[in-house]
Formats: sequence, C-alpha cells, structure tokens
Amino acid sequence: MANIKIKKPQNQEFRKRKEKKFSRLRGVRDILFDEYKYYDLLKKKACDLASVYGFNRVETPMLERIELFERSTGKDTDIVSKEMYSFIDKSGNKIALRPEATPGLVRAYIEHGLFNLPQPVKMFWLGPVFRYEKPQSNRWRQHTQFDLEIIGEDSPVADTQIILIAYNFFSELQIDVQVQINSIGCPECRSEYINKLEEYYKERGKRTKLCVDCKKRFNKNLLRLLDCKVEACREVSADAPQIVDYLCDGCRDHFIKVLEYLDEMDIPYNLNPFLVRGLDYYTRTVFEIVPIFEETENEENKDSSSFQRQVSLCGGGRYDGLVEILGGRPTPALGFGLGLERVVKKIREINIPLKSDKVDIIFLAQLGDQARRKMFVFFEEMRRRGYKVRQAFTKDRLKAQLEEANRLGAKQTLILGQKELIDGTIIIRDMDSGTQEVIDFKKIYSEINKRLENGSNSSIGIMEEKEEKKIN
RNA sequence: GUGGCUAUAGUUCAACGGUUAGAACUCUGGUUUGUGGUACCAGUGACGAGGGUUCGAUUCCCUCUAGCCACCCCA
Repeated sequence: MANIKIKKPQNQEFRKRKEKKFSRLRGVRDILFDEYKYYDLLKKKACDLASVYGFNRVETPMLERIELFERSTGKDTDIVSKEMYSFIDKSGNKIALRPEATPGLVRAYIEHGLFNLPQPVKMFWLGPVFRYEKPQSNRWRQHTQFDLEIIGEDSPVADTQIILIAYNFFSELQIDVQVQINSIGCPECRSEYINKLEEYYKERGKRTKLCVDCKKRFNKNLLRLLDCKVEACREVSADAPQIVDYLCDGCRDHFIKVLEYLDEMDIPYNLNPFLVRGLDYYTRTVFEIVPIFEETENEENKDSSSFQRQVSLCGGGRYDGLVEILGGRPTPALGFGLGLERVVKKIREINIPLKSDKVDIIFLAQLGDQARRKMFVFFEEMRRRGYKVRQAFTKDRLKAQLEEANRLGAKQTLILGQKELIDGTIIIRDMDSGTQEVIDFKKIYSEINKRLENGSNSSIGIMEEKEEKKIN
C-alpha cells in the first residue's frame, strides 16, 4: 500500500533522467569489455602477421580532402558518390571522413617521398573508416579495418603473398574461408573487353531483360552488370564473355602466376569471373575473402541464395595506376582491407572461446583502516615483483572483497585484519578449495610461490600450446 | 536511397482496450556484525518519442526515431 506513495515521485525522477539521456548515433557502436577482448586478439594477430611479413605500421588522418577520394576511389563509385561522410569546415575546405584506407596511404607515400626508401614500401594500417550507409548487422557507419599495402612492387608473388597473409589471418583464428579471385586486366585490355561486353549486351532483347539498376549501369559502368544479383540479370550475364579470355599477354601471364603460387600454397580459391569490385583504381588481380558457407539443414535455400548471402570479410587487389593518378610517378602497388567487426561477429558465431587470462591472480583483501594502509603499500611491492595482484581497497566489507576476488578468478586471496596486524601474520586463502591458513607475514612470498607452483602448471602463460580449440 | 518486419526493466522474454504490466538472469541488501563461488529471502529497475481514435491506449491507427531482414553496395 505504501508502495503507491513511493512510486510516484520515482517515476517523475525517471522521466527527468530519461529526458537527459543520449543515445548513440545511427549505425555506430560501443564496444564493451567482453567484446573488446576479441578486438584485442585480432589487433594482436594483425600486428604479429604484419611484422612477420615485413610490414611497418603507419597511421594516417581520419580526415582528408574530398578530392583525394574523388580522384582515387572514383567520383561515380557508390562509396564516394553516396556514402561519404563529407562536410565543409570553418575555412571552407571540403573534407571527408575517410571511407577507406588506401587513398590516404598512397597520398602519404607520395607526400613524404617514400619512393626514396628501398622499394617496395610495405605498410600496415589499423583504424576506423566511415561510410554513410543504411545500417544492418555486418554493416556499420564506422568500422575498423586492418589494411596492408605494398607500394612499388609488380611481381605476382606479391599478389599471392598479400592474399596469403589475409588467408593466414583467418585460418589462424579458426575461421574457414575461401578466396574469390579474378583479374580485371589493365586499362588497355579492359577497354577492349568492355567493347566486347557492350556488343554482347546489345544483342537482341538482352537489354530489356535487365533490371532497372542494370539498365542505368549499362552506360555508366558496364563491368558492374556482371555482379548484379538479380536472377534475370544473372541469366543474361551467364554466357557473357569473360575478361580472363581477353587479357593482354602481360596481364594473363601475371594472373596465371598468381594462381600458380596460390596452388602451390594450398590456398583454396574460386576463380570468379563475375567479381569486379566497386572501386575505380583496381587493375589486374582483385579478390575477396568470404567465410565458407556452412551447410544448412534445409536443402531449399542452398542453390539460389547461398551464393549471395556471404558478406566478404576482406577485399583487395592491385592498383598499378593509382600512384600516378594521385600525382606520383608510375608505381605498381597492391593491398587489402579487412573488416574487424565482421570477423569478431564471425568468431562469436562459430563460438570459439577465448583463452582465459585469469591465471595466478592474487587478491589482496583488508579489514580496517590500518590493514588497508599496509596492503595498499604491499600491493605496489607485489606488483613490482611481477605478481598478478588485484584489489578492491575502496570496499570495507570482507564479503564484498571476496566477491570481487571470485569475479576476477583469483587463485589465492591474502587477508589482513586487525588481529593479523597485531600478530604479524596474514591469512592466505585458496579460492578453489576455500581452505585457509594463517602464516607469518615475513614468509609471505615463499608461501605464495609454494602455492602457485603446486596449484597451477602455467605461470608464464602467454604463448602456450593451443589447448583444445581456444584462440590465443 | 528503396521495400518489408520489429520496438516492454541493464539483458532475454511474457501478458493486457480498464484499478498495482509479470518472470528469469544481472545488480543491491539480508540469512552469515571477519569469509566468495551453492542455497533461501527481500529490494531496485521497463511499456522508444510525438500525435490521433476512445469514457479510457503499453495494446488500435499515423508520423518520427532506432534495430533487424531483403535490395543497392561493401569490410
């Protein structure tokens, strides 16, 4: 009965609080504690792989001039024409939040004269990119990319190596993937091919069967007709001439070599003649990496939809013309971008547990202000000696402190109260068994070490062997 | 940008055109004034926003916002 009287003012308070609340912008996300562990893992993996293969880390600004992307990624691409976060700053400059990494990296290569370094220059990059899209799961307005670029290298070995690195990244995280690969040739052979393609689509009645979008695309970007997902368009395109048959000698040799090396490395790939990619600067090799389709129980949705369902986790290719387009000297180059959010989602879907970091944690608990002071100091001493210590000195009650110790997964808890303080002792509690012992404070380190050695077999624990299927 | 579905505690999910909108997990407190992880008890906490229909809307209708799905496209 009294509840009613109490409840009313609380509701008013609630309303006030609610009015003050902010919510996140559309399509962006907060990454909280548990999820962040996956990002840490991926970033570490990315750093390790990059450095093994000789890439050095660089960072470029999130802001660039709009013209940079218009000239490189392409003015008519969707990324630039409709998905760019752009604005005019206070001095009237047209600015964009970078929608991808490559143009900024190439800009930096030219601007800092990196062609004076031993070639090729291998860059490793990790950071957020922005695209103003309609959000969906697996599609965010801000996402994080791991990017590798090799500038100043034309060997097909580099193409395969870059694919290999991306492939290793996934397989070492226990994600089964397949490489979709194609060559779109150089500007010369491509224009010849596009003429052939135009002839093909102009044949009687074909154009009328195409979807509305493709009819528009016909004049703007003919290549894109190939990867339209509308059934009718795919039927029309099924017998279209394939670019691999029209590559010039140089491009064909290059592509064949890339595939040969891939075979050599046992990397599963699918030669996909319809893979085109929506960025203007690509030449020769283009690829995407998609998770391998997991078999569904229902046979029905296998044939038609399975192909289109997979979001790609990584995309990249060669861009031999880009350095020149942006004002550098002609320089072959290539790279990939890899979306960490999608990878995290995938890992969580297939449910691989992370390796626990709760190893050998020692918790310091205290009762009373004097004991707290002593443990406050002692905590620093233990930390400097390299012990994995944890505490909750802001809490007074022992119960609350043990709860925290338990949450942290502590192995041992040291408890110091008034009595122990006077006696010169301390309690050491084994958190698994719940047994505890009063020991001489002076012998504290030898007692701890004794217990750590007995209790667990892994005291160093960063790079142990894979136990079962945990990732590390 | 186009089309469809959805919106209830921090989370996952109920119910209902009508007095006080239920539960589980979480969180806080207690059983245990110096002892966690199990158990039991109690408490905090919600109808996305605005408008309309109605005597009365969390429920029906519209708009907005956000999320999901399919396109477009992409990581």
